[in-house]
Amino acid sequence: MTEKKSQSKMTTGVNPDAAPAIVWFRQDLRLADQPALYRALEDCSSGGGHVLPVFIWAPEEEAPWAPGAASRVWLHFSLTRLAADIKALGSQLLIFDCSARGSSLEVLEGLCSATGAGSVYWNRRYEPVVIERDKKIKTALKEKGLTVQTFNGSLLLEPWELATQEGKPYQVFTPFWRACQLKLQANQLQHRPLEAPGKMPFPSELTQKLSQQKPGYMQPTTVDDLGLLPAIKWDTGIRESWQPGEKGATEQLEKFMSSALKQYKEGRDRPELEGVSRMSQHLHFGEISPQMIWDRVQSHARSAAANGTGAGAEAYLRELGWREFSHHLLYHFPQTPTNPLRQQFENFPWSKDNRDQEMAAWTRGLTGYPIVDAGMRELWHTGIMHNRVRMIVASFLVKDLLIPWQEGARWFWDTLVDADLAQNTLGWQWTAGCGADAAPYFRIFNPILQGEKFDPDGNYVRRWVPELAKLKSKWIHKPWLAPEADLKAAGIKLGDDYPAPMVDHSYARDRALTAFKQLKTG
DNA sequence: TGAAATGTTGGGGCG
DNA sequence: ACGCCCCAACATTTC
Repeated sequence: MTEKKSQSKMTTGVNPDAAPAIVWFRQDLRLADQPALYRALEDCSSGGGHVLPVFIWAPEEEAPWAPGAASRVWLHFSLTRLAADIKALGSQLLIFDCSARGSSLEVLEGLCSATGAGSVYWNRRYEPVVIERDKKIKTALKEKGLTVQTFNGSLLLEPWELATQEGKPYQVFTPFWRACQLKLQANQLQHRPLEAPGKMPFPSELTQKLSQQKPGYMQPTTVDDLGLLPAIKWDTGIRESWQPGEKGATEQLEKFMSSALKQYKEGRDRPELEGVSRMSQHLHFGEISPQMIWDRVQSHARSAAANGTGAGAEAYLRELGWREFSHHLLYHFPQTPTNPLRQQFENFPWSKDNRDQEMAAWTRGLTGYPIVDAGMRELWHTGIMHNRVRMIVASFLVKDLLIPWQEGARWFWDTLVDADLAQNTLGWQWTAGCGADAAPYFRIFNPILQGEKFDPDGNYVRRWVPELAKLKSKWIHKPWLAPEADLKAAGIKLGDDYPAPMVDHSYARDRALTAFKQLKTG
């Protein structure tokens, strides 16, 4: 332990002789409840040392699951926020660009030797490719005599902390969730969300020094220069309603708890309402920790228990459980982003004809089924799609069109701002019926009934498929059945202003049942 | 975190 | 008044 005399240096500023500690930010773009940051500050503050916060943009290292275009937009704004928040504490987020050349390892090594840093801290990630990369980096740094410490900053429990009686990974959600809750209750006494730092000293002379580093990718750059924003600007109106970053995440959670949480059980299935938490992007980038959400929702529900928020809170925390479950599965079954968990699905008879054409109709929101098209257009314009609608459009692609779930997963990956490998994989395998705790093969969503049930007035459809806006509610989910007079009154010529259904659902349903049955027996 | 087919029941119109 | 039928409403089964 370092002796107390250097404490005065901690309060006055940086001790230039003390070795700095590097905190490598990845998907933990926050300051509160940030274990790596907290421990790094704790470990070096008593010696008057300082922390160097670092972000490295190295998308190729995550291939084939490098962040998609939409995800990069969110990252841009989230990083901008983090950099500003760190600056407000008196420090500077050091950003490096390894997208063209260099690597995370080279940057970390170079930074250690340039600054005399003796330790590197980070919070773990769980994507298979990233795990492999991080292992190599950890080994290489240790071989150089550096200390590496890694932490859990993005899950309630580590994927290896839970196992069935047989010692195997869980493959069914309900028992997983039961075990998870039990364990969390047992942990509750020890855990406490970690405070955000009040200040972070930074040696000003370092900026100058690093800017002369060779090669170029060893020099810190700016968020803007990472080029994360697309050349063509997206729907800016929607972007205004986003608040990427830690503050936005916290505010959104509070807003959700005080409004929609109570009605969450019903409200979460209504895409035209603000019935969901909208925390997925914030969670993916680690702008808030699941532990903080867990604690806040539980204490909120307790304080408002008389108000009947309990049921909503329970249902919501269950969704946090699905997020945990998806990471548990991805960790234990690392091949699942591309391969079905259930082997027999390798031989599924997907359709072969017109696939490109049909895929294009789906992605553009021109299937002729309003609820599907509304969802796909919402996704394209905003990078977000309501969860209920995600299930509907996914079921349509996989079961009505018999297009492999992997193609849908890839589209979602590129277009969702909350694209997350674990959750995307779980969701698509669930829909296709080939994953853990998957939908039975005969569960086929009827896009008309789903629309009528969850968008009863058609407000969601009217918003995203404006050419149908004037159609009577009775026909809004099945315009091809509307009388000619109603279509005319709404200014719609079917097949011209809006497409006829690209496939008849009842025919498609029978076709899918046959295909899935064949798989079952064959 | 389905949908459709099939079965059952009970109210009400009507001969 | 009664039985018959229709059918909505709900329950069960099947895919």
